[in-house]
Amino acid sequence: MWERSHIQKAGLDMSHTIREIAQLAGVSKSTVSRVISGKGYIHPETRDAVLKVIEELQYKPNAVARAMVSQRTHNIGVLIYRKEYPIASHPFYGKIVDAILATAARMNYSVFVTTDHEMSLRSADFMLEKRVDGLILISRLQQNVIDYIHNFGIPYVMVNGSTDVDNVVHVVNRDQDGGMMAAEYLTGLGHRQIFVLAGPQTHRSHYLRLHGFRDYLHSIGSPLDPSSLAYPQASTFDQGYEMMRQHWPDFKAGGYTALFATNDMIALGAMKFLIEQSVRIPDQVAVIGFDGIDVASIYTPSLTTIRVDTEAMGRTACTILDKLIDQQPVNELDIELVPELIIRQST
Amino acid sequence: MWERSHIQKAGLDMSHTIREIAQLAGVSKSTVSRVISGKGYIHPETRDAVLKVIEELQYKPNAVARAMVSQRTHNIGVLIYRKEYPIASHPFYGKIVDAILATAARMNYSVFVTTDHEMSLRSADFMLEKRVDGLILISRLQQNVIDYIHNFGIPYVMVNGSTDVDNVVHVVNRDQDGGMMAAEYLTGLGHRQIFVLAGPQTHRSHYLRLHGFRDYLHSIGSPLDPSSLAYPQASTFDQGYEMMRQHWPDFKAGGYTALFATNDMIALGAMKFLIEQSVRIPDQVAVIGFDGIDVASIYTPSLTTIRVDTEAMGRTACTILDKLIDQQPVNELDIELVPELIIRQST
DNA sequence: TCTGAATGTGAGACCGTTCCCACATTCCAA
DNA sequence: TTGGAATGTGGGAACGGTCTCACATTCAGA
Repeated sequence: MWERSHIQKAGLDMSHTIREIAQLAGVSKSTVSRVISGKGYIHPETRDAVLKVIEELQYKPNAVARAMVSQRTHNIGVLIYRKEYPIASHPFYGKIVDAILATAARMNYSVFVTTDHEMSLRSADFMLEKRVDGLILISRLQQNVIDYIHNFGIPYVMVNGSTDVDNVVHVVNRDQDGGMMAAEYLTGLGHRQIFVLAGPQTHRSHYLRLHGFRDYLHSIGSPLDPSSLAYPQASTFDQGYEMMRQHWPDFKAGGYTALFATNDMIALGAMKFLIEQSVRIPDQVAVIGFDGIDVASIYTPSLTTIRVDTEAMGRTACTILDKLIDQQPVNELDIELVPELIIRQST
Repeated sequence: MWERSHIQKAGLDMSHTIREIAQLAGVSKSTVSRVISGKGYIHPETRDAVLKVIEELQYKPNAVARAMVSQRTHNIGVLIYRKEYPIASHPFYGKIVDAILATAARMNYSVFVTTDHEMSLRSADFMLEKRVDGLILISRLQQNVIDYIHNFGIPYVMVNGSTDVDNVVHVVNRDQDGGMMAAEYLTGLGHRQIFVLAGPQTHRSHYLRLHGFRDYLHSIGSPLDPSSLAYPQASTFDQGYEMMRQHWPDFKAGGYTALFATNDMIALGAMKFLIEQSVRIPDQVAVIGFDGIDVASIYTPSLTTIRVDTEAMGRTACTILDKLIDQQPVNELDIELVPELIIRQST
């Protein structure tokens, strides 16, 4: 019972070193190194002998030692700042992380994922001390954190962040275009009385989405009235629900036939309230969101939305970061991804 | 335009070494090391002088070099095997990852997160070569992968995996108890005609949940009829929907008043179908799921469920792994977490 | 037969830390 | 006064690889 705790040590344990391999194969460690790296001349027989020992001892090169001399860890870090949700399970950012994970693995990078609610410099410090080859910063980090990382002189890419930092690669969604697409679609269906729930305007995405939407309405001569606009304090389900609840009297009185929310969570929250009021969606009110998170597709009714290409976001960020790490020139600093209208049951 | 790609190199760059600090402070590197580690005697004035240089140069100790000599990387790896979803955005496993991330950060570990769909040995190899201090294996990994890791002699903890591996720490949910809780609750509401959608019985969780449920019904003299049971091929929303659709005629004919699914996704899928058939939930049919994923709480109607304590899972796994790494004895090999009944609109 | 290139191998410095050991100085109690 | 502990500092050997250089051997062409 007591000893059980030690059982894990029973494994063959002890990872071998290149020196041991050399000794057993009767060659120098330089030769073993050559066999492993595949560069330099080496006699086929010697290679086989070495390979055999490696196989027998299940030798795994020590990436730490390797990093020490090569000054490359082949590790990258992902830093996310989120208050509402922890990172991984975040319906939107989680997707980006997944894409990064998949792409990084293909490029032989390991990925440190870091979550930081206080957004102290601590998590950045962590990554920096670990000497990651590069960093992917997701969402809107505080300026001092960005400066801190920038000063350290490590390559980094920003995903879905605000663009007020210069000379840095940004991967973003064409949010303004997305807003216009939503407006074009709704008006195309004949809707003119549209209510809008716009998330925090300090967030680049929400700001641009609203403006794209508004600009389009304006351009077709049917401008958005300020009274048709409400601002949830946070881009959450609860806030969407709450805002819809608060504006319900005006909503009914206003004769609105459609609702646009600057993200899916808000849209879903609002939709839940509408359903509870026995509003028939989309017959009485059509609803469209933005983001294209998984939940939107399984909700009842499933939510029409402007889907952001999170897979491309993660993948692109990775690819570019790899280039930066390799000191290759990147010809574009602002990568803008094109969103897609996904029509579902709610419209 | 062209040079912009090089701008990132403009940072102060160049991380300094302990030797540089020593030189500038006019002391030996041993002394600097002492200042940083805080052990050994050191004159206050010397300390201040060194600290000043460190501050000025923004020196950050190189964790790679440190790991090299201390044989401890202070990195841990998280390995997940999932076919259906990528890991991070997985509604259930993502939560566990989040808890691990938070706990690990508190314990000064950095976390490598790895996703592997083919579940080759490759991702395990990756972690092993990086010399992580320990590994957390989530979900049911293939035996050869576990053996591989076990043989390497590195500490590891299994979360939500099958228990057929001996002498290894397992963190699991009391799934059987959860199944009983669901049955007790539904029957307590007066339901007797209950339909069950049980996910793949090769999965420990789904198997145990079904058995707990069935056992309870049996114990109160109202055993589950085999015709009241359907097995979705996968524990997904789509499969839940599809299975419900297929069994709809029987369902109507059987006079069922309640539905139990062995996870939330299946329950939600089934619920969507029911709603589309204008079935009133919970009036005509009560629905209960299992897992306690976020979506369940925001769905309309929100889903009653047996919530697994994913936070505790991740936290416990981390805490125990830390002990194993530290060679501390752990007195329990099987950590079983108690699930909780969350009552919502669907029942 | 000679010569220079091609092939094959090993010695040893180095990457940036930690830590043990040696040594110097101060201090206090006998 | 003196010796041993306490305090303070530096030298240098690891850690496990990579990579440059030197050197040995083989081989082909003149």
